[in-house]
Amino acid sequence: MTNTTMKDVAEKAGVSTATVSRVINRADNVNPELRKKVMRVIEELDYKPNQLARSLKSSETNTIAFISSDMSNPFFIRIAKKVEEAVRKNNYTIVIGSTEDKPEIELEYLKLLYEKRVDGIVISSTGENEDYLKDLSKKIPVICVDRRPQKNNLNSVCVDKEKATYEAVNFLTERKHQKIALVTGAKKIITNYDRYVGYTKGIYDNNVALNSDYIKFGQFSFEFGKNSLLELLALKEKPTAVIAGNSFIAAGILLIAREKNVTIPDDLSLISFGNISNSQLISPSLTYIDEKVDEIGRKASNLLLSNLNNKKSEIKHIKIKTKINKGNSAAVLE
Amino acid sequence: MTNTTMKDVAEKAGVSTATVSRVINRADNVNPELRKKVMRVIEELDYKPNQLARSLKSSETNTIAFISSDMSNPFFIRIAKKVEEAVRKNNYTIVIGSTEDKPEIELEYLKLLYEKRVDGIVISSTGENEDYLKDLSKKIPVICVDRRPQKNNLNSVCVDKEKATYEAVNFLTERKHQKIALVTGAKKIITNYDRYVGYTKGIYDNNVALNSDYIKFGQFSFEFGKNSLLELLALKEKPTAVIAGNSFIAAGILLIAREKNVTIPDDLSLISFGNISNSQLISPSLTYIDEKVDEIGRKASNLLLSNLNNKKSEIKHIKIKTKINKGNSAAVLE
DNA sequence: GTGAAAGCGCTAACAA
DNA sequence: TTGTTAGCGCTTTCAC
Repeated sequence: MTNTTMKDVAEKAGVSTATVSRVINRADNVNPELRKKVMRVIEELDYKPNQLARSLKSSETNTIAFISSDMSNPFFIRIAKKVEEAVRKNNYTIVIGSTEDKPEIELEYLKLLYEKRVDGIVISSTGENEDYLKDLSKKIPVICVDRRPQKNNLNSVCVDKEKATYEAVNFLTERKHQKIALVTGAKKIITNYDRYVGYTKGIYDNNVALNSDYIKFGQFSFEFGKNSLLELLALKEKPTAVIAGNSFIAAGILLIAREKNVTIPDDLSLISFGNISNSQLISPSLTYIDEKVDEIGRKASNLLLSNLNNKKSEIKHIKIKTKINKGNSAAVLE
Repeated sequence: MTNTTMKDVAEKAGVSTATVSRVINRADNVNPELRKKVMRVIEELDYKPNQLARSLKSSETNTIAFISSDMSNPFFIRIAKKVEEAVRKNNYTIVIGSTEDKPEIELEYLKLLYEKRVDGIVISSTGENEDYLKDLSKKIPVICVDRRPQKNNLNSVCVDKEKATYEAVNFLTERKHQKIALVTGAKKIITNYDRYVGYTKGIYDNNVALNSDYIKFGQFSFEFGKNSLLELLALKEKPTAVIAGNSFIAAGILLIAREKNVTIPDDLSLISFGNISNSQLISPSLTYIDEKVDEIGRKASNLLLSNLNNKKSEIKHIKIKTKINKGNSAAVLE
C-alpha cells in the first residue's frame, strides 16, 4: 500500500512532474487540455500531495503550536479554541501541548516542536525557558499569552493581573473589608507574582494592615482552594474576604464554605479571577474579575497571524483590561 | 537568520553529513573522537535536526491527530488529554481539530491531516465521512472513539450507549416511572440513534406507553436542555423523569427546573450521561451514567499505539461498560 | 569507521 | 506552455 506520488501521476498522464505540480498549485500557465488529463489521473490514482515534501521546500509547515500548563483548564481551552478557529481559516493546523507547568516538559515540547518546524508558537509559559523562547522567536513568531515574558522582549497578550488584583482589593476595602486574603497558584508563576504585587499595593494604598497569613501560594486547583480556606478559617483573625486566583480555587473555597457553614457573602466575601463553570446553577453568583478570555484568544490569533504574514513585524505587548463583574459573593460590611 | 543544517555541521567538523547523521542518531559505529568533535560543533552551531527532512525519508511524522466535534467539551478534552499523555511518552505530538459536527469541516481536516502525513488519527466522527475514514485506515491507524463506525470495520473504543440508555430506563421504571423523556443531541449522530434504540427497547420491555412527545433530538448544549425542558413542562402529560444525553443538556434542565420551581427529584427525576462540572457545588447531586471517560482515553491510546507499532494489528472493537452512579436526582414514585 | 551518492516527494529556475 | 534539473535536509546503502 505504497503512496501515490506526483511521479506516478506524471507517468500515467504522460507529462512531467513539473506539470503536475503546476496543476495542483493552480498555476495558470498550463494547457487546459493537459490540466484536465492530469486532473483525471489524479482522481483515478487518488493522489494526495505530500505536504512534508512541500514543507521541506517551502520551509513552512502551516502548523502552529499552542502550549499551556493544562489543556483541560477551561481558561486555556477557550483561548486555544479561538486560536484554532482563527488559524484554521488561514489553513493552519494546531498542535497542542500540556506542560503541567513543568519546565522540563515545556522545554521538551519547545525543542520537539521547533524540530518539527512549526510556523509559530502560542504559549502560556512556566517562565523558566524564556531564553530558549527568545532564541526561538528569532526564527518563528512566538506569542506569550496570559503570562507575560519576564526578562525578554517577546510578543504578549496578557491580562494585567497586578492591576486587576489591586482593583479587587479596592473593591473590597470600599466595602469596608480590612481582612482580605489572597489564594492563588504557584509562587514561581509570574501571574501570581503580579497578583501578589497588586494585592500588597492595594493593601498599602488603602492603609490596611498587611497580614502574611492571608497570602497563600499553591496550585490552581480545587484541592488547594479547599485546603486554603480550611487554613484561613483556623486563624484567630479570620479574613472577611478572599480573592481567588482562578476559578478552580474559587470552587474549592465555595465548597468548604458550604461544608463549614460559612455563608458567602455574609460571613465571607469572595472575588475570583474568572467565573466558575455552571455558575448559573451555583449560588451565590460570583463576583469575579472578567479576564476577557475570548479577547485574549482573538488578539493572540491576530498577532500571530500578522507575524506569520509579515516576518518583520515589531514586537507588541497587548494588555487586556479586566473588569469586575458584580455577583452576590461580596458583601458590604457595616 | 537561516537555519543551521547538517551540512554546516559536517563542514565545520570536517566530516561528512553521513557521520553527523550517525552521531545524532546515536549509531554505535562512529569513532568516539569524531563523535565528540561533532557533538561540540553541534553545540556551537546550535544545530537542530529538521524533522521535516527526516520524516520525508522515514515517512513518519510522529504526529497523531485528535478530531472531535468540540474541543471545549470536557468529555472530549478528558479523552484527548489521556491520549496526549500517552503518546507524548512515545514521542508523538498531537494535533487537534474541532469539527463542530460539520461533515465538511471534518473532511477538510481529514484531508489536510493526511496530506501532512500524520501517523494516526483518533476521531469522534460525524459519521458522514466514514468511507473516507475507511480509505485512510488502509494507510494509517484510525481509531474511532465514543462514536462507533456505522458501516465500516474500523477500530473503535466506544461506550455502549444503547445498553446504557436501556439500563437508565430500567432504573427509572423500577422506581415506578412511566413517563420518561429522552433529551439528547442531533439525530444524525450515531450515539443518539443508539440512545433512542436503547430507550425504545426499555420502554417496550417494561410495558410502558411510548410517547413521541417525550423524545427530543437537538444539540448537546445547555440551551437545548433548557428549551427541551420548557417544552416538556408545557405538555398536558408532563414526564416524571428525563434522561439527558450529556451533561450540558442536564445542566440546562437543572436550570429551568430551578427557575420554574420544579423540584428535582420530587417533581422530576433526572439521569444524565456524564456528570456536570462543579457537581460538588450543585444540588441535588446527579444520578448519572458514568461513561468511564478516562478508560476510553486509555484504551484508545493503547489501541492507537499498538497499531502504530504493528501495522498488521487486526481491527478491534472495544466496548466500555457504563455504570449508573446514584446521586439524588432520581426519586422513587410511590 | 567513514564518505560518496542516491533518493524521500516536491517546487522553481531555467531551457527549450 | 512544457520539461529538465537542481535542491530542500536528511538517511542509508554501498564502496573504500
